[in-house]
Amino acid sequence: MARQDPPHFLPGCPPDPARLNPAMAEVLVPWFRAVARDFPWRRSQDPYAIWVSEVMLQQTTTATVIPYFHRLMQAFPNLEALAAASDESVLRLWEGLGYYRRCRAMLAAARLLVAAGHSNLPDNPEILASLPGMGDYTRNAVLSQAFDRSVPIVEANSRRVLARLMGLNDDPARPPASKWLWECATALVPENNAGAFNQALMELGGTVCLPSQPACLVCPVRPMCQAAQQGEADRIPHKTPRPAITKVESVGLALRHNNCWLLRQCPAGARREGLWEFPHEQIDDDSKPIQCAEAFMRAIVAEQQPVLSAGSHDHSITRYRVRIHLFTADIKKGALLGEGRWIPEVEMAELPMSAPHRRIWNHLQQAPS
DNA sequence: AATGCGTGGGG
DNA sequence: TCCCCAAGCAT
Repeated sequence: MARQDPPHFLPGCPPDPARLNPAMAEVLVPWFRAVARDFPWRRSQDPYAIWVSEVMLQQTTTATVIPYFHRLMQAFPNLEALAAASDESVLRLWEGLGYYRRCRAMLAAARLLVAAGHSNLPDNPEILASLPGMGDYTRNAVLSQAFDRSVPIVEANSRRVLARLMGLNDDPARPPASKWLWECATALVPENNAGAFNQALMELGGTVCLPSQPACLVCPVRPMCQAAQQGEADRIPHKTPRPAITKVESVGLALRHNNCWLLRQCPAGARREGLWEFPHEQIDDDSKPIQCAEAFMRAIVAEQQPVLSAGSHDHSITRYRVRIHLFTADIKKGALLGEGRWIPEVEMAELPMSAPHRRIWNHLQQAPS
């Protein structure tokens, strides 16, 4: 049946990673030691620090992670400090990194470990695998980098590297190619220096074997690479077309009352759980934002209030492009009908907000109405 | 198995 | 302005 079909390869490319052993590791490990970029998490052997970096690096670029990593390690230098931290203090440090669920999972994992008597990440695959937010990649990254265990990793960089090396002619991010790549990485990971080897695959993908215009001329494993030898490096990996972007219109309200602003906290189980945002709601594309905003305001405060200013703020969430029509108003009187809390201005810097709403807040600070 | 989850930088 | 991409995980 179709979903169990083996992956496809370029002509003359046997799906046999054994042909690369042991040359791959013998070339890549010394190459990595020579050219590795100096990231802060690479200066540490602490399993906790390596774990924190791996969680932050999930779907996030190294340049973005660096300052966040420094700040979190300074505030919570070890597992026990993190486990003792409040949800909001950790989320506040995470603010702007996105994928906030991984932050909550990381904090939950720290608390579970400390409650079970651990003072650091354990050298134990089963315990690690049981933790929230700990998938195959992150678990093996910690095991190989922190504990020198010979286990493989597969992620965006190594998928691309292995796909080109092996002449894989399918989208490596989708099964069954993805499953095959795990088998491939398992066959290639060396008994010794697995951590360096795994990082070498990622370093190669991040600096040489780039998504477009790979620098094959300086690649240390070019002689082993099927895609390079066949001149196909720029057409591998195959990519599945992405879903179209959907445009969304919404109205948001920045309501001020006695130097307080009305904010809502995203509820448990919802997107951006725990983050604070200005009240907002989606509207129909063809409706008038000002009328929607006035109706929305009537649902929140008991009496209609004049709008002082209006502005537009755009952001994107995955496959959505969101435009928030923001209306600002001073609330003089009227009971609060809907959910929300009036937050004093001086406390807003400490609350975790989503990046778009933090930008709105910064904008309001610069141009007070 | 396919989707949802954020954000910022670069071409 | 748009599209692509990034050290994944959960459901």
